[in-house]
Amino acid sequence: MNRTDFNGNLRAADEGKHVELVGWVANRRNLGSLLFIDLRDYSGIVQLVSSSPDSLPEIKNEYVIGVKGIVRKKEVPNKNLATGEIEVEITELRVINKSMPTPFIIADKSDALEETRLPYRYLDLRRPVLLNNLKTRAKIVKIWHEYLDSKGFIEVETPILNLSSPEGARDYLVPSRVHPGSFYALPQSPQLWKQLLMVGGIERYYQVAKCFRDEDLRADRQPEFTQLDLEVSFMSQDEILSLQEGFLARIFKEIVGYDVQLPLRRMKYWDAMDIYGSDKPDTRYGLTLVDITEIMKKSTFEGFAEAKYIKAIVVPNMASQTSRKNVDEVVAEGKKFKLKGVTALKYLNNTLEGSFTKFLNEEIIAELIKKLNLSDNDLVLFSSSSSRRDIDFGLGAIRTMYAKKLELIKKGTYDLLWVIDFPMFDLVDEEKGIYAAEHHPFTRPRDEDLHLLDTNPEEVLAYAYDIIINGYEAGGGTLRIYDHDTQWKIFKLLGLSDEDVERKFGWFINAFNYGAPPHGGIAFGLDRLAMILVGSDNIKDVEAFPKNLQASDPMSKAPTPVDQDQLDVLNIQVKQES
RNA sequence: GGACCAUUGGUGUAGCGGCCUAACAUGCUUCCCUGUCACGGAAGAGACCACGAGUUCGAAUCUCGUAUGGUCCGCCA
Repeated sequence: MNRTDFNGNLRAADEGKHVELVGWVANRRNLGSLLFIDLRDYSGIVQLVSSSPDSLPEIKNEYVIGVKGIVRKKEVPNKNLATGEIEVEITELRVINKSMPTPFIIADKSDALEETRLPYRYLDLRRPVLLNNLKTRAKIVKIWHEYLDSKGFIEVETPILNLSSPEGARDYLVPSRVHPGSFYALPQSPQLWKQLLMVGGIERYYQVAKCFRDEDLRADRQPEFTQLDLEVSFMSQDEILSLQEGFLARIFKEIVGYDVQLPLRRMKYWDAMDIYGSDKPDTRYGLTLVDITEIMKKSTFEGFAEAKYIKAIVVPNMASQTSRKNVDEVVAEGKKFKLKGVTALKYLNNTLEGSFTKFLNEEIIAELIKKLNLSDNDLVLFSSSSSRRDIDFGLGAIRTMYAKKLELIKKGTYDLLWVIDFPMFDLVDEEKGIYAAEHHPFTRPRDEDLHLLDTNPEEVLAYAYDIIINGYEAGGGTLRIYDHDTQWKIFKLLGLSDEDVERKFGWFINAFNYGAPPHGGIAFGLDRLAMILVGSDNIKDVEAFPKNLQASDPMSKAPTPVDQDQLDVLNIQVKQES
């Protein structure tokens, strides 16, 4: 069989053409002495027809077959198929390989659960939707290459076997045979290498970088994933952002036909938190957070004594249809984010209703109505906390919950923005004064905030930026510290001892003593970009062979115990479970 | 480490104390059908209702435990 065409490419213009096709039997419709076969290959599906099915060998679904035939125009086209105007009249058909009945139906509309599909991922991949997802993913990577090549960037591969530095995510470790008892770590990101490339004068580096993090999984998080990684010297933050906007505009235009308005909006971290209760806000819908601390402090409610922050969100037109059970759901969502309680008030017939109103006098109620700009049938949800972070994240989660519940987000719409001006640090232990890096410890503090490093580290903002798309953190980056002493100081603030810094990062920051250029970069999560562009909310839909939530591969069953021989060579002893 | 939800023929679901000798759809097998494209029609096979204890006269159904899976919190510098 000499394939002449791909099935999905045949059109009316091919009428009369003698073709040889191969592919999988997607479906058969047998009308007695007339047989239709949907033949699928990676380009699509074309209908085959035979008026003498008895002369053909036995054909079942998912058989691999080859056919010779003639393209014929159909009298009644099938509008659901790209090849719907034509069909191929079979003159010869050969079974190339048989198939057992598949454990689930191979079609986009397959209703099989992920649990059923993953052990047969190779069958799942035959579903056109999954194939298209992988095509989209490949297209993003192709544009990434083209775009950065056109800007003079060069691709450099960085090591997979690295020094372990368990700050941040947990490392995947790889035992060394040559050095018994010693371990490499798989890269969580190429961070240090790309910075050293800058010191090495490469100036413009990029990579499609596989990264590994041994942390628990989520619908949008896999233990191994791919970053579109980039680092550049002598560019300002604005230059880096606008460089990347060019890339984003291209992938959105070429893949989903969406014109991204440039430059993208830039939202300050604290504004995002205050208004949307998130550092990765989806701004396609409202339900914004409103600060009502001043007003509520005047209430007689004793529970507000320790509350530093009291904020509310208004859900329009939901008051009358909100039940006690609905409110309980909201309270439960708030609890996940450490909110002790969330209270509901209903604005009905120009009256604010709810048991909480007993703590409010008329003046306060009037102020609330004005501040929240209430309309009839509005539902008000509010909470209080002594922590700015808790109140924002808590109400932010409730905001997201209502957006999903009320289906406020239109499919196929996009929302891109930068969140900038992140704080350098997050105070994790107030008593001991221990800070954690909000982005990572190589992030450069803003010049105008440097003087606060010694006195008020929590107020220091950084040259850090995240690209937020539809409420997902699709990428992020920073300008980096390129000065030895500043980097040392940051490590100390993060609670590392001199010895720690020297041992873990000495080899790295020593490079800054030899003329390190100002530099910065960014990394996009390829998986998340692909996920957003194909309109999925599950990262498994855009990876060929994903792991399940237990971080195992349901098909190969990895990870598994290994033979004692293998362990002996590595000088490893596995602890017996007690 | 924690919370919640789910587990019923190959697949996806319904049934939620007795009408269950478990229903529906689809897939599979056999037969009929020359214009289907989610083809249609007829017949048939296929399930110890995840596992283990318990409650009850009686359990797919209620309770507890275990396992598996999913979603989330923690975690992801």
